[in-house]
Amino acid sequence: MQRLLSTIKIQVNENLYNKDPETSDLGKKIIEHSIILIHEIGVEAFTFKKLGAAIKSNESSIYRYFENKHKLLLYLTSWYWSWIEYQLVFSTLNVTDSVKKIEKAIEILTQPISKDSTYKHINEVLLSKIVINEFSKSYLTKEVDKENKEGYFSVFKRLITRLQEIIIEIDSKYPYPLSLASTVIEGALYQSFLKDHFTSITDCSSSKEIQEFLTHLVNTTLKNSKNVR
Amino acid sequence: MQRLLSTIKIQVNENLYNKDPETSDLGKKIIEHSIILIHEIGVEAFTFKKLGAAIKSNESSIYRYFENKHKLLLYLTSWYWSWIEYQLVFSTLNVTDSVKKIEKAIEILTQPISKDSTYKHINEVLLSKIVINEFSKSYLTKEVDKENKEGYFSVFKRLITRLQEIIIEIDSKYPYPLSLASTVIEGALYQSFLKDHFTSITDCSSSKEIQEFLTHLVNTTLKNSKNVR
Amino acid sequence: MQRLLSTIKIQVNENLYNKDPETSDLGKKIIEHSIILIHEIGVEAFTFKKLGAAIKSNESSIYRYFENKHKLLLYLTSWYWSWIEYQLVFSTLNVTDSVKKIEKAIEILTQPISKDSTYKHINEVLLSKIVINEFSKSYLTKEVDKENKEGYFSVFKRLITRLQEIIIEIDSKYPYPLSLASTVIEGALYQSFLKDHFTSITDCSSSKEIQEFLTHLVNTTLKNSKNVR
Amino acid sequence: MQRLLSTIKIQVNENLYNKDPETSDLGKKIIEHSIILIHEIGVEAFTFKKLGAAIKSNESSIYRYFENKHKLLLYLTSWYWSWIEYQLVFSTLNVTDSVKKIEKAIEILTQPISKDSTYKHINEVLLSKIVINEFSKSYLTKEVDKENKEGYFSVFKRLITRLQEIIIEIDSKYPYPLSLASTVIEGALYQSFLKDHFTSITDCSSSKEIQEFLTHLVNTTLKNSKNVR
DNA sequence: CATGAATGAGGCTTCATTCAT
DNA sequence: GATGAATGAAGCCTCATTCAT
Repeated sequence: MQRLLSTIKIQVNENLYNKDPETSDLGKKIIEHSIILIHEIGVEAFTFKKLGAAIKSNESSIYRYFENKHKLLLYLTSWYWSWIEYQLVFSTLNVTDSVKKIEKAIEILTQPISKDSTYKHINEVLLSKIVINEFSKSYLTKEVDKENKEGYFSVFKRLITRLQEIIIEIDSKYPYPLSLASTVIEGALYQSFLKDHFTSITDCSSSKEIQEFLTHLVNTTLKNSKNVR
Repeated sequence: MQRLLSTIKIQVNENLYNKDPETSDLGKKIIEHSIILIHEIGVEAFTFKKLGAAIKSNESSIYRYFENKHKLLLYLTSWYWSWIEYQLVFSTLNVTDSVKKIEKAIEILTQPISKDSTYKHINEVLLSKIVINEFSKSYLTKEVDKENKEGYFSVFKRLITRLQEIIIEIDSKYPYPLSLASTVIEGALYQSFLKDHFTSITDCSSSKEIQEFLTHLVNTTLKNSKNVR
Repeated sequence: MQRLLSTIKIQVNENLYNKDPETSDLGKKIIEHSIILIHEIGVEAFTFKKLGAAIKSNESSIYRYFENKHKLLLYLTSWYWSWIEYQLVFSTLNVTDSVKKIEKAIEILTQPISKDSTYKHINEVLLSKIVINEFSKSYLTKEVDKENKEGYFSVFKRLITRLQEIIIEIDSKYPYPLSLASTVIEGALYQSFLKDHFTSITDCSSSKEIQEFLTHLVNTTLKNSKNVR
Repeated sequence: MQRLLSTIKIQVNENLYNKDPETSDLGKKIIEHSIILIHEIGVEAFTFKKLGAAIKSNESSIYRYFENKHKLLLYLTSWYWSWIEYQLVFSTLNVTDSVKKIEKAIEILTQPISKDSTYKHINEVLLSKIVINEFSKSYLTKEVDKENKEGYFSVFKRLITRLQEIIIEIDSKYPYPLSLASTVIEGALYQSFLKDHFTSITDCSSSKEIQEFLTHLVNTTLKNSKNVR
């Protein structure tokens, strides 16, 4: 397990930053306060100038770490998905029942996460909210194909692949394991947003219900996939 | 039917515009070219100045119709969802089998739409691509609650409600008809985006497959919902 | 003559500006004060911000007229050469002796010019100094070939062609009429600069002497070109 | 000759640098790559940051050698003129005929120079192109008089003086030996630029023709100067 | 009603430079 | 002596918007 854990340590594509923010105090401060500030005002209103003010440093210092705010957002979300992946792998390690595994996975994807004391400067709670509100903006761009080629989304894609693997374990005949996996992850974010802002088009008023909705969705779909097609 | 059709005529919340673009040539030109331009360069890069240049008119003229580009985007997406709703209602009018109905609905939501000659200045094909790429940005904002209260998203929410109604017809016991409905609509957009940009995390390489994936998902979920919970 | 004069009216390549500065008061103010300011602080230190301050207007207003300061400099120098061309054509109109013509031309190119009251907002005296100090920077760039193709230097090149024509009239056998013409114009600027800043490498301490030096150079060269080659 | 050679050894005003770049490997690397980089992107775009990246060193290291990029440019051009002066003195050493001398001088000023293996880190070919494109920018500044007093241009001025001396040898009555000398040097640079970028205003399409044009110019001017004035 | 002109504010970015090691 | 980190200032430019006609 030692080996496994080390291989899934939080890692972010190194082209996302100019200088690794983990390697200095200023870098960590940038991460810490960018999370707070983006959560507070949203990516659109977020600027390096405001961040500079928040950390009492000049905006130009931030450019030493990140090329622009888009790259910073990609860094934050990559970090988040990597961290989620870690949780997922760790908590399904000794689970042999694949159904249990997927249920555990959905739990991790939907249940309120709690501060991980390992990363002092990262508030995972706020970060998860940023992911809900801003992640899709990070790929709904004209540059998505180029950035995808650069590997900026590889952590996220690997996470979906992990879900897919569990789905296949449950039902190797199910024809859409990847699409189901991506639907579950996107659904977790989407229903969470609806719960907070569009209550009239979701049945979920708590994260628990989101978990149950998605669990039910996956279980019924997989249990009976053979009967339908 | 006359009555029904008229009630679902393409209508957009009138607070979304200052002056109804349908009432003048300039207004129609604004709509026509905003669709072309947003499709071409994306909402981020889209500005009234560029739109003004495209329609060979001064940017200030556009302000007479729309307060800002966000409102314009909301107008366009509202129009789109209203138009989709029209398609949906019209094509399920005489269908009595609820399963057939939901399948028809999913078909409309996923299959490539074709130019509707009724609306000369609106290119529905481009507009559907804009919805895929930009719709989520229209609500993932800090103003979402305020704008929701203003009714800017009511068309979209009504569409989900219509889906929900069909779902309930199929299985009145299913506990998440709204969440399933919203998942289907969001899933249609999301899988379509993945098909074009992230092929490694979807099984769908054509709109047909998206349709099949979602149909399968809904059918299995509803057919066996009783057995699971 | 009427026709001729109208054909040589001060004209500047219209791709050099976004909006013709001659068509508005603000435009004229921009021209007027850019001349004063560039003369005062040099192009390097000159910015639209400073110009904006000088005309008590926002720098963004200036962008309506000129894309950037480089284009503005090109506009000013083009205007200058066009104006010089006008002087040259006008003052050699009825001169039949070609030698007299070239001498007149050199006089115009070297003698202190005086304010032309036709153009109220343009200080030709300052402008001529700008040309001496900054003109070469306008073409010693990496973009020179592209900009040359765009016709940004056509006025200047036409002026040299006019000189060349006179040179050919004097000595149709002289093998380097274009190079001599360009040498005379560049020499007029260069010696004028040396006279003010590098007195140890010029014999000219007045514009009169520059005129004499160049007149002598051209006359000896052309009178005896046959004997040398 | 030993003495003469040593007096004209490549020497650059020592106020142009903080630390003599010839005294260290890093210094030589700075010179080497600044030539390559300025040639490639031009002085305007050239920065110490980019140079730092090119030599894989921090920009702050460069400040140890040069105060700013302007001083570095002055260093490079001074070096070049000193090197040219060396060529000139060396190749006219035993020439007694003054006309031959001036012709030799013009040859050196116009003919493509070739790599001098004595200075491993200096690419004289690129440097000569830099001189053509950037030298005039080094003195067309607001600080020219101050810098001239500091002796930053003394090498260049001495070179012109050397030309002047030959001119006087040919025709001691010629009234503008300095101006002719400066015209020849500036003309060599200018016609070379025109040959590459403004072919329509020069008769020279090769360096050979530039040499011939200038030789012809000087010869006719001096041979017949008495007849004209 | 439509438009052209003007503008203030602010975003993004880079530069040149200094400080600390 | 060489380097890496940090920074303040400023440049350039565009946006969104208002005003006057």
